[in-house]
Order: sequence, then C-alpha cells, then structure tokens
Amino acid sequence: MAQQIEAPRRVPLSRGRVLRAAVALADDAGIESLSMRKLAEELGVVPMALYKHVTNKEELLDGMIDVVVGEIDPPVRGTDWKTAVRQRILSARRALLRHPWASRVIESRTSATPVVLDYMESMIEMFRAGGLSINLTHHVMHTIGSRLLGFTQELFDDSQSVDPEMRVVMIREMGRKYPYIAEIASAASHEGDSVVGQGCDDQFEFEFALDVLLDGFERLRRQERTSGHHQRPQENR
Amino acid sequence: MAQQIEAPRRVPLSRGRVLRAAVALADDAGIESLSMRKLAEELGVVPMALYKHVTNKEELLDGMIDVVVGEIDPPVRGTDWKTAVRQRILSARRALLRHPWASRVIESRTSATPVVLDYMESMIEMFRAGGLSINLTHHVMHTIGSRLLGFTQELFDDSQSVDPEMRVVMIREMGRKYPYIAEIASAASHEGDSVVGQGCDDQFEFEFALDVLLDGFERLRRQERTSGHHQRPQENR
DNA sequence: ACCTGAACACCGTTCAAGT
DNA sequence: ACCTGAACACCGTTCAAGT
Repeated sequence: MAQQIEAPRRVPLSRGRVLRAAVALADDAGIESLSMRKLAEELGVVPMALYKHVTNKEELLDGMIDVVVGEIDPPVRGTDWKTAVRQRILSARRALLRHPWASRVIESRTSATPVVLDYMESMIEMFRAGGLSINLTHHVMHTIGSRLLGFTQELFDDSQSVDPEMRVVMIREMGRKYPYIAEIASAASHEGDSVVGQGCDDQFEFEFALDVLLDGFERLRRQERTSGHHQRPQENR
Repeated sequence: MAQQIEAPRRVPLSRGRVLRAAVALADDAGIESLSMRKLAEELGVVPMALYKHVTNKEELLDGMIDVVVGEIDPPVRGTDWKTAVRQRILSARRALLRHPWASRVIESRTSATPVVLDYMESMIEMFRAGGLSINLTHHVMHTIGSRLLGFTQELFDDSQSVDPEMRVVMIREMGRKYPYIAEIASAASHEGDSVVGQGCDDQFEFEFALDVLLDGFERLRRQERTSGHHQRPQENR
C-alpha cells in the first residue's frame, strides 16, 4: 500500500511533455535558466532521460519554437491579401508576446523546422494569392524578415521600466551628449494616449513599420501589373 | 643573457589590445570559440589578467562591437538625406560583413554603449536634417531597426553553400511538401547575373528592403509637409 | 535492452594565498 | 598593492557499468 503513495506522478515522459515543460519553465524563470539539468529536475527525472525524447539542447529549442509557432492563428479568408497578411502577422506577434524568450531563441536558430517551414509556406501562399509575382514575393519575404513572426530586431532594449521622474532626469542627462536622441525620447514620453508615460508604444511602432512595408509591397504589386514586370523600388543607385 | 630570449613579447596588456585580439580571434575561429580562457591563452596571459581591462565577458563583447561600429564611415556631405542615409547604411553593412559574428553579438546586447549611441545620434541627425519631424524620425528609427547597422534578421540561414546539382535535387524534394517555397528557391537560382547559381543575392535583397523603407519614409515626409502633421502610413485598422 | 550514475571537458568568475 | 593559481558552481553530453 506504500507503493500507491510513493510513486504518484508516474506520467511517462514524452516529447510533447518535455517541450511543454520547457516552454513553461522558460515562461516562468526565463530562458537563461533553462538548462537540461533544471528541466529534468522540474520533470522529476534524471538529466539523461531527456535525451530519449530530444537528441540535444538545440533540438529542444527547435521544439519549443514549434510550440509557439503552433499558437499562431490560421489565415482569415475572404479579405484582400494585405488585410489577411496584416492580421496573421499580428496574431504571430500575440503568440510571441506570450513567450518573451521566443524571439531571442528564434534569432539563434540556424535552420527551420517543418513547423516553421509550414508557416512560411502558407505566408508565401497568401502573397501569391494576392497577385504578387514569384520574384516580388521572394524579395518581400526577405524584406519583412523577422517581422513575419511578429517581432522586430530592436537595436536596444528599452523594456526596463523606470519611474517617470527618473526618466525625465535621465533624458536631461542624456541631452548633453545626445541631444537628438533625447529629443525623441522626450517626445515619446508625451505622445499618444496609449503610451503609459514612459518609453515607446511597442505595438504602435510594430504596426507602423508593418504598414510602411505592406503599403510599399502593394505599390510594387500595382507597378508590376501595369508595367508587366517587376522592378526595383526606385532607381536609387 | 638568457633573459633577452626568454621574455620577448612583454607588450603590456591594454583594453585596446584585448579588444583587438578578441575581434581577430572571433574573425578567425568563430564567435563560438571565443572564451575568456582561449583569449587569454592567445595573448599569452593568465585568464584572470583580462579582468583588469574588461569587467566581464559581456563588457568584452560590448567593446568588440565598438570596434566594428568604429569602422563605419562618417556621413557624406552635400547630398539629399536619402542618398546620404543609404550610403552610410551600406558602409555599416560592409563593416558588418567583414566580421560575420558581429550581427549575432549585436542581437544579444542588452544596452547600447556610448559608441553605438554616437552612431544612432548621428543617424537621427541625418533624418532631422532631411526635414523629417521628431515623431516621424522616431517611428523611422524603430522601423529601420537592425538594418541601421547593416544587417537584417533573416528567418533562416541559407549561407551554407551546396553545389548546384545538389541544390536542384533539394528543391525538387522540397517541392512535394512546400511547393511555394520551392518555387521561390528555384526562381532565385536562375534570376540575375550576380547570383552565383545558388541561393539568394543577399546584397540585392538588403538594398531592395532598404529602398522600400527609404521610399516609404520619403513619401511620409512629403505627406507631413503638405498636411502639416504626421499621420499613420495609411488608415489600416 | 534499457536506464542512469559518474565522469569528461569545458565554461565564467570568486577568492584567498602568494609575492 | 598587485598578481594569479586553485577552486567553485555551473554547463551539455559521453560512456561504461548496473539492472
């Protein structure tokens, strides 16, 4: 009868369970504290037991990305290509914001998994259905880059929150050496209603950039249809 | 007299020498084999000696980025803002291509060094001098993101070279599950003269994307000047 | 055949002992 | 006061020994 009490969580390990536990651990404790050893401990298992379901840590990370990409909504039907693409990418962004570690892990990936390829395939299909040529779609995919999955490579991380007073002091301080940066930082503090009083409205910036791109693509698509062939945005050389 | 022979390279360590050695080591052996211990060995020094010139590995990486950013040409004078920005960013790209590890290290950085802030400050100055408002410049900086330093966050790494025959086989193989991706990959193989017969012309793709963005910014700048205030790219909501 | 403990070959960094 | 060897607290993964 002691047996019943002793081994209660004999849920057998599976790839799915390993991946879900890894995602949960990264969500809670941060990606930097996700190690094979800690994950094993979390699952009440010896480290080497993980290697039965995942060949190494790289593949574990690949699998975790697959979980996140799996959360992206399928394309909506019955609208123009631009609206459909826009909505899908914003859905991807929502998935990514739920897992703050995901964008950094995606950046570190060296090759795409089948799940990621599926996503890319269906995004390409949306552009092609919208009437973009193969070549234009190709360039569009390169141009949109990581935004396709709902994030942007920002040059610096301004996500750390500082209280408004402190922020004003920092901006004034900065203004001595970097007047132009300070000007922007200061303007960002007062701008829209949605800005909480500090830093940038990331969602606004993301959508702004996305719309610059989509509008540019639409313009190129129209050029293509009238001129009959694809051409560079402008002759800039 | 043995002394003269024994200690020939008594060049004293300095922050500059440490950073330059680190850059050289990363260039030669790859960023993944840059460790404090190996760098110390390279300099003929005990690991702990490095910590006199660099407080930890993070700061070493920051310093390495500063070396790369220091290689970017200053802005050219006497042209319109778009040409000047374009040329500067292409110079940044050249610096980055000389140090293939740099873009990944930049991605991993959490805050900007003074050298990087200097660069950003002078880029903002270029947009402002071109007549973009503070707010528009702000959004432009977010939109351009990592391209400001000459690279793009690509979703997958197609840099590994495969011989053309192998490539054709891979594309056909892929075509079964991912017809749209294969279509693009196949088109890319035959496209321009500059394409070496496989994969994408990264330089073309970079400039294409850059021009989509710069043209979009110029359009918004003109809108601003006629309407008197800044507005979203289009009313897309 | 499966599972797993110990060990290997590394890390970045602390710290106390040596000069 | 400076320098540095050894040690600490981790890694991911191999491998051989145990069941």
